[in-house]
Amino acid sequence: MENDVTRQTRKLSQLYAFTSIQMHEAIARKAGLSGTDHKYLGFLIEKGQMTAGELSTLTGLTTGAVTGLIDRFEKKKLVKRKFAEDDRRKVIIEPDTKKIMTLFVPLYKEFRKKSEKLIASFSTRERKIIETYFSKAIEIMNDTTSKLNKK
Amino acid sequence: MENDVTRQTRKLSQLYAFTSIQMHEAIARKAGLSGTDHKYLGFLIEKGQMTAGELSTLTGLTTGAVTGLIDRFEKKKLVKRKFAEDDRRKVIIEPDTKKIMTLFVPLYKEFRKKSEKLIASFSTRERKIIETYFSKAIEIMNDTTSKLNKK
DNA sequence: GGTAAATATCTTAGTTACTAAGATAATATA
DNA sequence: TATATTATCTTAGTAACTAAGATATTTACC
Repeated sequence: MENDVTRQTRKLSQLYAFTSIQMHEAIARKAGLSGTDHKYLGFLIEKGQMTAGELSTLTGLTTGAVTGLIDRFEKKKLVKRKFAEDDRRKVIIEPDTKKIMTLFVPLYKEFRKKSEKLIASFSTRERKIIETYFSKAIEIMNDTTSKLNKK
Repeated sequence: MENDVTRQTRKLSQLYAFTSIQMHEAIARKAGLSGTDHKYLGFLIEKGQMTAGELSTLTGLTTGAVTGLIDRFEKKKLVKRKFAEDDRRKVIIEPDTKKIMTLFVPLYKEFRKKSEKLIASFSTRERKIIETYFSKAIEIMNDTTSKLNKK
């Protein structure tokens, strides 16, 4: 059975995830994108560039939906399409990192500064504890997700 | 300037939020709901019951969208509509907690067990550190969100 | 080398959930 | 009582999705 202390931590971690979504959606809206588009643009920034097919696999969207996604980004000049040299069927999506940064950095700036300050307020040992919790919780969630998607 | 250690913690907390969304969407899909519907159903469970208008304010959806939302829940027999005694214009949405639990508990069961075990693996002092991080991070995010929505 | 199969992306038709604006019904106010 | 306000619903139009099929390129086989 779950005791009160465990429950409190669990509830707080739930609220953390939820609050994070709300913030990301607010940032996206402010940048003229939907929450999902913001999320997927993050993938591109993270990876640098990828093909339309890779983005489809990564996002779980159909290839048709990915075509639309890239169209929206391209119209805003946030990415460029180019054919792969080695296989001209493939479409490489190249994010304009500079342009994207210019769009988002002002919106994230204050948040990032405060976050860094918060993290810095913990000792190395304390940060280690927080990181351990995050790592293990992520593992559990990924496990749950992949089991659900399989069955 | 951000150092590597800070960066690592920040990245991990980002990944945590992202992974959490993925899991919630997987659970929702499995229950035959969309990710957003799952989220909003959570509001209802949390609060017990509320009027359509309150749900509209809480979710930020238009009243028309809320009508559709309730229709979808009602069709699945997850909630019931009834008029408020004191003001018959108001529609009270009453969640069938039992039915909703029956739907979601099996999907969450293993995750919850593992989460509780993880939380229990930390000492009271360690849990306190994790909770402090969460609380303060939530505050920062809420601050950012409300500022963005205001401007 | 030429033909068939496979692959990567795009297009089209149909669906779902949203918004904006206005309709309906109940309540509050003058 | 008549009018204004409020709470929800309805309607018309839009955006982003899926499924299925079209198009273009590459790979495999004889």
